Amino acid sequence: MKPLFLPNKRQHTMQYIQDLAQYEGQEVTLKGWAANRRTGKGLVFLILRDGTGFCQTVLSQEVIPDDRFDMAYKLPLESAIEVTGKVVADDRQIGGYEVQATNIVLIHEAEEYPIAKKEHGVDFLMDHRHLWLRSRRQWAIMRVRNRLIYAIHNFFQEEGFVQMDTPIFTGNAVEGTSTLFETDFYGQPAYLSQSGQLYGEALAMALGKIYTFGPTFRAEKSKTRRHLSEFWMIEPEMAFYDLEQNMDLIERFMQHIVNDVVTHCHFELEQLERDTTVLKKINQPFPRLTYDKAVALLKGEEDWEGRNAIALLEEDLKQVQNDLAEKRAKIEEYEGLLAKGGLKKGKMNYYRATADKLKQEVKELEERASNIPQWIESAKNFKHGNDLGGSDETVLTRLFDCPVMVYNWPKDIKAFYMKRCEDDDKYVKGVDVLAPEGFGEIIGGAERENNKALLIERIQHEGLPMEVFEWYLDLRRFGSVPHAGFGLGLERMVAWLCNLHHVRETIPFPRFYGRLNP
RNA sequence: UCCUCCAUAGCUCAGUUGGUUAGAGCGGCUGACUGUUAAUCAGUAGGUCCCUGGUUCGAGUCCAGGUGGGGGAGCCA
Repeated sequence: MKPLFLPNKRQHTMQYIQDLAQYEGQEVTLKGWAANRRTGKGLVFLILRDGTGFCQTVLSQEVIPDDRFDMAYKLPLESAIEVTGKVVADDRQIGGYEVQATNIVLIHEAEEYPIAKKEHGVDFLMDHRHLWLRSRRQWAIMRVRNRLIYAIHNFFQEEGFVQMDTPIFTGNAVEGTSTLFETDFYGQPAYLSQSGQLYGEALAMALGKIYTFGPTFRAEKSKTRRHLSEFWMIEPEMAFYDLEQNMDLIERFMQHIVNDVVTHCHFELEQLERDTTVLKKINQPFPRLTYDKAVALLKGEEDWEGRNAIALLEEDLKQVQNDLAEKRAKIEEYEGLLAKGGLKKGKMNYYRATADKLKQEVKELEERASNIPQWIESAKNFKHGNDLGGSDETVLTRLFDCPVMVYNWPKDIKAFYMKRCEDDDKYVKGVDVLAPEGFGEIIGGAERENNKALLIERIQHEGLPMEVFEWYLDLRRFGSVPHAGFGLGLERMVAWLCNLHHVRETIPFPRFYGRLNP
């Protein structure tokens, strides 16, 4: 009988870095690129990367023929090579193994590589995004993103959700609030979708529980660390779910995907120097606050388990100021030593590097120190009825060490399709999920208005063109049922998991205001 | 659209109240070093100080306008 799968021919001649543990003490052949190179007399340390990981290979002049050793000695970074050698365990090495080479073959000698080993500015790196993705850090982020995507599909598939796609071209700019990208659709204006939600509702009425996973477009000229013009959104929609069931699902969903990434991306998160203690605290019931309660907490009028948001921030401010004083003193100390002179070059460089690093930290702390009083002011003066701003989210989430859900929002600041609360028609059954550590809103959801008359009223009140919603109103004409759903921003989730400063690092080729290439 | 900060070597940055020939580290190149971890050490090449105009005996430095970028508001995931 023929085997179901033919053995991969390459398996006999080539191995991958991620599998090195299986080959300890044996000879392997790795194909990849030279990520870094250090030389000593008669020795070359070559960090090889092959996509699955990074590994130090050691080439000794005693073993490698002279012409090949010279080639390795001068090998430009990012040249493609094939290295054969013995796998040896070594705790000091990345991945825990190194390969003691017996042979090296050049596949392609690279030109001078533009990305240096030391730091670069954001704009330079973004211009070289196609190459930047090769770096260790970006490699780790992309692996986390991949695992997260896998975990999301896994969760919904196991729960009996059907994955369905909604159109990217849409005929009308519906929700009315955010600006959309306009394109030409055979002579008609068309807009790139800002959300698949309304279509998701139609699909839920056909398939029961569905989720979409696709690109979404917003034409806002946002220049912040939380926004992209093109991003990926996951939007589940469930027939016969109310707000509470929606929140239950969100909680289980978040717990599943965070746990999955923490267990399967241990190495990647370590590479990113991500402290995972907060991520591990995900396995607790998320606090559920009504908007009113959230506002009271934000303004410091109420405490949460003995903690006061404003008081906590005032303590943070003191801490920041202490850190600042400490770091400034250290900088002075190092600069004093440098000014004295008479130091060895190595020591001088070390002091200078340390002082530079401290200066960077001081800059960040100074920003925090000037921000916190503003945040406190803005939180104290928050006006009931407004939407939570970025700083308000930071202040509020400071009270918790896991995601927090804020529900029952004032009608006027939320979208027309949200179901109004039975006991108070000034409120709607929306829910926002705020990530801890100041990462802000990562999920927005709601129970949908299933009463046709009330929905029509809201559409008219918002001044939206009724004819566009005729098909949508059909969902309330033919078997209208309670239903709910939410939208998760993939990039914001990755940013939180990896503790990244900016969402632009969470997607291979980000698109945002001022960035269309590469 | 608004507020705010920034632009000096290939990269990251320093450059004092305006004053002679523009500075460092990394990267490149030449060499040293047999276990390096952003290796280290010695030497060497490398500049339209973003653009335009202005003030001045003199502008990287001051002023005005522009361009590009960072952060934030609004909007939201």
